[in-house]
Amino acid sequence: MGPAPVSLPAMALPRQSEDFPAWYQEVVKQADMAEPSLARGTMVIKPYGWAIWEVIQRAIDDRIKATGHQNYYFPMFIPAHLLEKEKEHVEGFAPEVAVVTHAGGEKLEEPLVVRPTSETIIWHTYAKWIQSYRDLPLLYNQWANIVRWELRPRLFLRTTEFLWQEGHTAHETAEEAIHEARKVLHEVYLDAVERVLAMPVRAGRKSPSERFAGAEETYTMEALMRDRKALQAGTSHYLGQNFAKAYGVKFLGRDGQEHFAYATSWGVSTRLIGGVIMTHGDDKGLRLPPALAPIQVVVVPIYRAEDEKALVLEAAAKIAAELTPLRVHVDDRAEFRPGYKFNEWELKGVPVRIELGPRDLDAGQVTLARRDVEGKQACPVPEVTARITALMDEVQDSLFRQAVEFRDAHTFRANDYGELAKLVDDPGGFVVGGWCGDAECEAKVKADTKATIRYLPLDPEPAEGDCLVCGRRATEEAAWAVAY
RNA sequence: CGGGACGUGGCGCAGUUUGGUAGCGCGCAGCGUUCGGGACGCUGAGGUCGCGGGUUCAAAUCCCGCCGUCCCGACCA
Repeated sequence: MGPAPVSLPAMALPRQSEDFPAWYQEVVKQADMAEPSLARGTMVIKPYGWAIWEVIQRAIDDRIKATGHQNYYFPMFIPAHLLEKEKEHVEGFAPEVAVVTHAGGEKLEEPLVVRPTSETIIWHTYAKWIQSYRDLPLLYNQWANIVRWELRPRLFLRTTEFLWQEGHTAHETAEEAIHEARKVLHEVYLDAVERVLAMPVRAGRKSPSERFAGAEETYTMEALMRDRKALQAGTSHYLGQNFAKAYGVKFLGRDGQEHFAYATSWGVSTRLIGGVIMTHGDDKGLRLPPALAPIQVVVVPIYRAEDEKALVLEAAAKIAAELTPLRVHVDDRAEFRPGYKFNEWELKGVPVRIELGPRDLDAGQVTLARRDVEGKQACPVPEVTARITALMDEVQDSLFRQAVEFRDAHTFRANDYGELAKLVDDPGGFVVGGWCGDAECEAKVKADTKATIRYLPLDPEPAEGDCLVCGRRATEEAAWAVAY
């Protein structure tokens, strides 16, 4: 639970450095983003959390469309037998699948699986949609909820039901599909996450053991949280012909021959919200980058007597109006004093605060406070719009830079196994070093240290050193970390 | 799903050892004074003590069973 001093109001947060999980839970709760719901592992996303998700959705969706994809929607129930056609896929997902066995007051003839992901039903359907190379590529995406039974849920990071988008594309050639998977990783995910969420990520490939069940190659973007644990922020898969073969998706090619289609799938989820919290948050609570913040600027009016109140509120309304189209909120609640409001908006991560009181009015200025750095500054009223507009970019850049510096300061090179084991634990972070490609070496690291390979180079270069684990020739460099 | 801890007004807790009137802080409602970094006073509302069974004149308290939450492990976006 952390210290939670009795003398302070209930809002006081545990310190990040003392109890990071408790800090995270309290931020989610006190910033009013989400709360656990009745069924184990499920959550209610509250309006403030949902507003953040809407901005994320917009950022991702715009880029999905800009890269030539269309949205559609598939049902959440999948006949159980469909799931079983792709062997690795079903084995990978079996432990976390929820199955509906009864409905309409009777036992179902065939159980229905609640989708843990939609490859099966989608590729079953694609078999009907694809006849010729002229039907390709298929570039589609859906926004959906999915269910993966979770034994140890955490709000946003790991819940039994979660929201995401899943893209499912079909292609004529392997090269084209691989290109698609990489393109989405960079032009949709990496771009949105770094530019909007200000969350720095490293793009790479997953090792075979960390691959999506049924994929030939899984591309990932990995972020580093402030407790020095890695977070898989999004994945994009090259599925080869595995699903086409399992579901009979054949087309007549340019050569007059039948071919199986090549597939990709890719997704990001509400987990990104957890990533934002743990990338930027500090001991005062959330810190949101302006591009993501539902409220970009909050105006806190300060007044004593009624006549003062009228003047201040009028000035506040005028400033707010001039800041359009920025997302501005004037906090004119009478039941709280200014100091309380400062703390509350800092907890909720609003990037810029304008304080406006009698002293400011007299001086023809407002007082500005940025969430990304300490301190306040005065700003003459005529310059407010220009200054705030500039601050949106400044705070956005500043939060991204702080996160990059933290990440880079916690990325290490290990020269031997002892260093690897030491560094992933203390201080923690990404630890890079040679790997021979053997799953046994990977498993040994996990057993010894809890760290897993988070990413491998997108385009491996000829290895120079030896495998950190077994000493044999390394085939490529791996980045290890303890992960969420 | 295994090991451990814990379930008492909305939140955080005391009370359980030794059975007997449910209590504190925060929050909430009304009124008043306040208002530049988490205000204060007065008044008030709110609890089948996780659920079910048992022991007893009497159970938050003792016994049995179940459910849930959190932490640690195996699985995961």
